[in-house]
Amino acid sequence: MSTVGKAVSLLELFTLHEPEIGLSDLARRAGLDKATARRLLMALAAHRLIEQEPRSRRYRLGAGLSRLARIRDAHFPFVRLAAPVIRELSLETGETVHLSEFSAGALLTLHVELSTKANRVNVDVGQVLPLHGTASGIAFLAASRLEAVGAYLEKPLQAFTSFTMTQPDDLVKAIALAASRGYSRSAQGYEEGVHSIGAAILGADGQPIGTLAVASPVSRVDDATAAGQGEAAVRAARLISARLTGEA
Amino acid sequence: MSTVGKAVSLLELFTLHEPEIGLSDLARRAGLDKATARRLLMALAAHRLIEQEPRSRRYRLGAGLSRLARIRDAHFPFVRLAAPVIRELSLETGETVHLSEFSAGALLTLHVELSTKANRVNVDVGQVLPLHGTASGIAFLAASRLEAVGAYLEKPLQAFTSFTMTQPDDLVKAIALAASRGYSRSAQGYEEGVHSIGAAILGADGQPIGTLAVASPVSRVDDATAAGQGEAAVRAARLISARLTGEA
DNA sequence: AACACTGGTTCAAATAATGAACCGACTAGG
DNA sequence: CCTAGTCGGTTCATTATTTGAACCAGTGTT
Repeated sequence: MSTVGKAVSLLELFTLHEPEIGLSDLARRAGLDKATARRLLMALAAHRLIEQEPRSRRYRLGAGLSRLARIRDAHFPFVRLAAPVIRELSLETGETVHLSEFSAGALLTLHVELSTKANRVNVDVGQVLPLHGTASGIAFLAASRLEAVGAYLEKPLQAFTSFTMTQPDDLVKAIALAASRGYSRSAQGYEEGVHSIGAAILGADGQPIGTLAVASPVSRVDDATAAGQGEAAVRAARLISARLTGEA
Repeated sequence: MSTVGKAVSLLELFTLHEPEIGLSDLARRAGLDKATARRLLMALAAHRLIEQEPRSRRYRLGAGLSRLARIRDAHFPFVRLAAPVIRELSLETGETVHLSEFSAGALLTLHVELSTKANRVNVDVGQVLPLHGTASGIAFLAASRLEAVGAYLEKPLQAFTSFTMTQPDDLVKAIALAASRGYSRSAQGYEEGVHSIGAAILGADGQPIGTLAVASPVSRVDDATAAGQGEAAVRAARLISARLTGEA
């Protein structure tokens, strides 16, 4: 792996649950020597992508990331525009709703509004979702150009649960259904016990750039509920698309 | 410079005004060979810190940055908590107000609320402010431990305008005045024609972590106005500090 | 047609990254 | 009090990665 890749993989060790990590721990988890890890951390710290807590000497993500992210967001205000709509949809459905952006062949979770119910689906910001096996992914593929779908189905499809669709034919049918309805439905394709309704968000050129999804415990969703969530998800996705392209 | 440093310096070429840049341009400005720049960009793109617009082939900051920044913000919700207070202060004073975080010996501008007046001070997110020469910096030093101030004054102080304080003695006096008043005042120390009032924001341990500043055209500020801005700035800074430490 | 750009690629040469061994400081257990 | 096992951090000969001049192919301009 390139040196830069190693440095970035250090950044990626930090999560919502573990926002501060010590040197030895970082090196171990990244599979790097302690000396190497430290040199990389110093290089990142020089540009403020990493900070070191002076007391504990542990490392954490730096302010430079906030700065770069703000530059990106100003140019491409996906999360900023979508967040209130996601929140509204979460309140309306009473379920967890998450927003993802397409990046490098997968969907990257950028924002989550959790259900207030005790029995709810938890999704983490930063989670990477595959296109097959999640409602978000099916919705994304259904809004993509045919050639993009074909290219994706060329590659082998990993099974995440016993319910994951791994046959291209099955996937094509699910995509067609999602395309005709405007939203996708998927149960337990990525994680056991999770039911999801997905809808694609389109950019200015009509191509999909991301998705939103309503995620519920399977036990709470019947066909009528799913249909209701689908309608609401489509409305929310269209609203975000419109705001992105300046139509609202 | 380390390879990692070069890669990050590529990221830093993107600004609010120029969020997409082509390969040759990037290489030229970073002082790198085209081949080197491209290899670094590919490494960054593999981790989604950079994206390439498929049509124009130009590069832009990637979604991975938004993701990392959200992880950081969740752990350290400085901007999220401060932004509404900054906005309120901007509306109250009618002037541009900006928020900075201390990082690696300087203040990094994280958030800005611009004055709605035609004649206003413009500050950019991402701008790095020196501790001497800005009201923010003086306020920060006034809230810092004496040893930290001493260490900073050891180093030579660069002059940015003919008004910049470069003598440690002058700076000590300004710091003492700011400490007694609770806010700092500085005119044209960093940029000609700009008057600023700064106040420090404190973390849970009582140490300063950043500042806010009210920036106006010098022509609009007399002593009474400055005093009013000072009181308002101190109130806002205290409110942010309190929210950060969970006291509100 | 010639020119000046662009993004992208190649491979021998030069440079930067690497990691085992080391340090001093700290903590837990005996 | 001692030992063992951590921790963060440093050193420097060895090694592997990075580097960049020269090279495509494509796209406008003159």
